[in-house]
Amino acid sequence: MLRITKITDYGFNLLVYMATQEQEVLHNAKDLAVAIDIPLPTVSKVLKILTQGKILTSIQGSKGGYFLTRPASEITAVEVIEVIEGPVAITDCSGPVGCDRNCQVSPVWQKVNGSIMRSLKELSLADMAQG
Amino acid sequence: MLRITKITDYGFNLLVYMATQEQEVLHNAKDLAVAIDIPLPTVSKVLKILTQGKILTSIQGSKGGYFLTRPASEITAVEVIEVIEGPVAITDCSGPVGCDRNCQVSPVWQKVNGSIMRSLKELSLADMAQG
DNA sequence: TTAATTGATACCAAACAGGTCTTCTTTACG
DNA sequence: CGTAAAGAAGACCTGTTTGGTATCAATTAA
Repeated sequence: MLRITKITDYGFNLLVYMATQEQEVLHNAKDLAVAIDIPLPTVSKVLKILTQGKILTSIQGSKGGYFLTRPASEITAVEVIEVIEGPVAITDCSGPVGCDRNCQVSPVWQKVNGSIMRSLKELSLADMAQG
Repeated sequence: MLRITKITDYGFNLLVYMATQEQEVLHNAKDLAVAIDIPLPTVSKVLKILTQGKILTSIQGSKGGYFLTRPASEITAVEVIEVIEGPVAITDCSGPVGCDRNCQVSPVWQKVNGSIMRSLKELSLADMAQG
């Protein structure tokens, strides 16, 4: 399948939505939930993770909300994926540690992984917002 | 994470191992299990799937076994992944159907997906066997 | 002080992955 | 023909992951 999780997908939906709006605007969780059509508690969970990963900045309390910490053009797809899911690796072999078993596939996966990483690094939120 | 499953990984281990041997040799499940150091029942399951997907051909009965249906250079990584896991798609959005919700991310994922597909299409079992 | 809003945590249910076990079918060979 | 070796198929179990809900605490504007 080679897929990212729904939570990560939601994360991109949120970020891309925010990237299409004025950058200074503060978005609260409820409005965002309506905008991307996902239940509020789930949206809230994703926002928390993105905030912990420094991609979003939160303002607490009444009239609070979230905004992109940096310009959309400086936030890459890998960064978002890694904040939500951890390191990108298509197999256990393909990480920096390599494979414990005597498997000869490992170096190949590392190449494939590298190639995927590159295309995800070149992709910014601003690119995604343009479509 | 963006990963393939262990079963798929085992599949590649098996196929790459077979690709490094003489092509005419018939491999039985037990020997293959020893060679790649994975429990026999699991190996057996993977072999069955690969056979159904026409990547391997099986000879039943005593002295039976498996062999690559086609030369290793003509079997691509996408093919193996699709046989074991189904269509490659990093999100629900990125498949041919697209997204049901009003999400603007879909076309971007389709591009990323296409790029991943290309690199997996260019990678044959023979390439993997060389390391 | 109150209401709005984020933050954090615990929890639940469903799906999936990984693996084992059992049974059946097919075939070589004595 | 019978038996053993091998693949085929499916049921089943278990642990993990996912997606989602609920609850409560902390923060801040007004």
